[in-house]
Amino acid sequence: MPELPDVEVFKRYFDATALHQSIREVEVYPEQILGGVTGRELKLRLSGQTFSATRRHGKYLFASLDGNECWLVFHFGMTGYLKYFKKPTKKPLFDRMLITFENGYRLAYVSKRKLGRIEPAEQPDRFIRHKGLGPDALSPELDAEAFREIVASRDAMIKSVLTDQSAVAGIGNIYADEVLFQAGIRPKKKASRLSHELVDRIFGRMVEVLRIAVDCRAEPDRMPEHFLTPRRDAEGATCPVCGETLRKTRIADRPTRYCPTCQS
DNA sequence: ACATTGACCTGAGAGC
DNA sequence: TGCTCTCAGGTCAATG
Repeated sequence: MPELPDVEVFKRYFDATALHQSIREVEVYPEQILGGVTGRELKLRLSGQTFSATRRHGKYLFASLDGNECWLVFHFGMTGYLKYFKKPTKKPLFDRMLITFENGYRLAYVSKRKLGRIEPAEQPDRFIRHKGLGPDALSPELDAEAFREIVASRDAMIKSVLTDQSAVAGIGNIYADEVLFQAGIRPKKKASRLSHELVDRIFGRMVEVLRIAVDCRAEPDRMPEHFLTPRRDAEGATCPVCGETLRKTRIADRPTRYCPTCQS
């Protein structure tokens, strides 16, 4: 699930729930979802503290800890999300970390497949550099020109470039397909062979698709009629624009959907 | 530099 | 019902 729009929604959820609340208790199970700390250490670092601010870069969510020169970094893997609740009956399945606040509410980090990680970091910028992440796909510093340079320097298939976090951070399998569908370009097209004009079009659609997805709370059912995402998984799915049956293929071993007539 | 593959993980859903 | 197989929105490392 979690690509840039999903993580942006998680950030807003976190801001609306967990921010500025005193932390009473932290439980982690199993500890393999942690990076660079033990559950005991994390508990010591968080207890009595409050989260004071959040940041997002690509698919990563950062939460700063007040009074402690430290941030907590959340990555959600393929199946991660956050859930804030009070009643024990509302506790989600597959919660891996549970933070209990003084007000009695809890924030669960849920991850069915345990492919995500939670780890401490000194500074988001250093973490981003260390991970080798490219600019966030929605950051103002990524303009059309910067995007053009990134794409022109890549010899790979355009879909692979879009999903490469070191090129642009935040796009995963679903939104790469959506962006290329909206831009009318085949996912296997070589990035470096795209014209200036087409690269600009991809950039414009990328920003548009991601903004719309955030506005839709990253829920496919809320997305516009002309989006591919809500129908990509249906058997025999058709193009929302021309009605042609969508093609299925695999790129970098990820399921890929495109319309053979709208995407040339 | 790039594509490919397997590993990391485990549940859901399909097929038998 | 229960077993087995395949698939899934992510990342990383090794290989060709």
